[in-house]
Amino acid sequence: MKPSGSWRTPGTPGTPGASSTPGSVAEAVAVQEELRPLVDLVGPGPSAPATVAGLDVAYAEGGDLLAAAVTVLDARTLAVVDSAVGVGRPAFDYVPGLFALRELPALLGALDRLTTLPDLLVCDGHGLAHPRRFGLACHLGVVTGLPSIGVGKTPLVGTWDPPSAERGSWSSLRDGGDVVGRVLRTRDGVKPVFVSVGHRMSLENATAQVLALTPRYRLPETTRTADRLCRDALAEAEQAG
DNA sequence: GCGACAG
DNA sequence: ATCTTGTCGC
Repeated sequence: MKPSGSWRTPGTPGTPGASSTPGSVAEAVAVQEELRPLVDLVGPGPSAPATVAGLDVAYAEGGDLLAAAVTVLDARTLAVVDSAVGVGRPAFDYVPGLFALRELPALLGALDRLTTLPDLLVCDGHGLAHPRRFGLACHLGVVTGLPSIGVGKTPLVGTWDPPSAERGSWSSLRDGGDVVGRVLRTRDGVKPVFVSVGHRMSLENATAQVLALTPRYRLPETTRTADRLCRDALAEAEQAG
C-alpha cells in the first residue's frame, strides 16, 4: 500500500513537501508558501486539449472516510474515456485556505491509477483565487506538472460585480489589488461559477475551457462525472465495510 | 473585536 | 463536504 507520494511525470522533480502531509496548520501554510513560487502563470495552456480530467471527492457522514475520483473526458465529445477512484481518509482537518492538504493525497492516488495522462486538470475548488494564491488547483498542477484550473461553486476570497445574465458573460474576481479569477456565467440566468488559474494556464484559456465543458449544466461535465463516480464509490465502500 | 471562510 | 423540507419549472 504505497501512500501517495510519487507522480509519473513530475513537473518539478525533487519538489520538497510536494505530496507529504503537514502535521500542523503552520506547516501547511509553510508548504503552500514554499510551493507557490513554482506555479507557472505564463501558460497559456492547450487551446484544444484532447482530454480533460475532472477531480472530486465525496465524504461519508462522519467525515472520516472519503472517496476520490478522477474522470478523463474526450474534450470534443465529453465522453468519459478513462477514470479512477479510491477510498481513503482525509489527510488534514478542513480549514479554509488549507483545503488542498485534505484532499491532495487521495486525488494524487487516483491520478496515479489512470491509464491516460490528461491534457488538463479541472479541479473542484480554487486555484489562484486563494488567500496565498495557492489553492487546490495550483497545488495539483505544481505537483503533477500538468496544466490545471480551478472551478469553484462559491467564493473563498475576492470581490466582484455580478456578470450579466447570459451564458459566457463574466466579471473579474479581484483580491488585494490582483485579478485572481473570473466570475463566469455558464448558464443563462443561473448562479455563476468562480474560475481561476491553477498552473500553466492563462485565465482567458481557463474561461474558454470551462465554457466548452458546460454545454448544458452550470458545472463542468468533468466535475459532474467525477462527482458521480466518487459518490457511487463511497456508497459501495460504506456498504462493504 | 466581529464576521467570513473552497470542500 | 453532508443533511433536510418544500417549491418551482421543464
